[in-house]
Amino acid sequence: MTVDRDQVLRTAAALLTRKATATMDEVARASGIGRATLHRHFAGRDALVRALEELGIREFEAALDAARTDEGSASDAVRRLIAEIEPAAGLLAFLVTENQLFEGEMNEGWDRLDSRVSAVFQRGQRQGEFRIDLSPAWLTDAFYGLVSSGFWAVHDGRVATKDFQYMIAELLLGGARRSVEQ
Amino acid sequence: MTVDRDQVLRTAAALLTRKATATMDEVARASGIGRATLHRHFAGRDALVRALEELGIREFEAALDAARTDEGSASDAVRRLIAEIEPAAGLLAFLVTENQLFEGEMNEGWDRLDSRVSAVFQRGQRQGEFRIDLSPAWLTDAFYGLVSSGFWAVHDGRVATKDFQYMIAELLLGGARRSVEQ
DNA sequence: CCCGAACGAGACACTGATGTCTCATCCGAT
DNA sequence: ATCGGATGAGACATCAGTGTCTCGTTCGGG
Repeated sequence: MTVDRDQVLRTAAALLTRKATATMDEVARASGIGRATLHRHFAGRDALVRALEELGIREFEAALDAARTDEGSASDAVRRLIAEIEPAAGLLAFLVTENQLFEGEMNEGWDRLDSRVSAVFQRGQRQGEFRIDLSPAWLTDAFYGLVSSGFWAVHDGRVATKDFQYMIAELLLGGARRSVEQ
Repeated sequence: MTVDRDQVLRTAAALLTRKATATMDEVARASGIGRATLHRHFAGRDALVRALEELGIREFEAALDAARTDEGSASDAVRRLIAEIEPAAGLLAFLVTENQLFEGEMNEGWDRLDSRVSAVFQRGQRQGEFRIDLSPAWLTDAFYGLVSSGFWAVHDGRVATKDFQYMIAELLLGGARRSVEQ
């Protein structure tokens, strides 16, 4: 009988990713619970979004762990990261835009994640694998942007699901890697 | 005494780009006009957003014209396009997220713009300048995503304004161009 | 200079979403 | 079987935003 809080969060994430303006009532109905119950678990809309943020951070952190970004070449690390992040791409896209709009008060967990992503690009630069004229901060932003774009491209049918990882990885790595022009 | 409708639109664009949930009252005050006057020019919030959309389409189209995307190498065409789009990057970022959220009912003008951007990438592929395993549709989406990411990166101080064009162009073209790995 | 159109300020009703509350019901543990 | 905690449904007040209106003022063209 007890509501599965995490399941509610995942349903809310799926809904809010597609429709950021969904009401609490819509979120509740999508999760198959009453609005009152939703309020019992999340004090309000802000609390829900904050919980969503924590879920996103948890999943992103898990993806970083699973991708073992310290091992092998930086390119392969980026490829593994893209693969691991794919299931959470929608949530990430939602949170990225959410964070862009509300200046200031953002969860500190993002800093840690930014650092870990940035570290991969730094490592690639240090080891001579990536070009050094594109800053790790920019490559990190670009990574978020491309994952979001990739999610929407797949969501709207402009890119096949099976191509998600390849398209992002090739574009990002093609731009980041040192290479000799043809 | 008469309100400069286009100036109001530009102010609204600047505000809504930073805070998408700004109220009509905030938009009016930002433009230095009364809320009633704002309503006299734009029937409602929807009308305002639609007018903003048309402004964005006009500016984007003007950027495409100014970039002369048919001339020279496709790479240079992309570079010129990025340079021309820079002043409207914020508005574009706003409209891109706006369009992603509201499925369906989107201004048909976007199709024409998408086609023109996509055509540049197609030309690059046809002329052997760009790799063919990344679809023009994806490169177009990635272009929007990178311009948006670039805008926010500059806006939040993670990338210097002067690097905006270079960072986007190098990443996008590095990923799109055919090249021999080091 | 004067008249009219456009404006700003504010009042007003209306709507949609929110947050809180009650109460009947249901399910699980004991 | 029973008891208690959790739930769903719905009522309710509240609030923010919207759209409309009026009225006094201001500016600019004739």
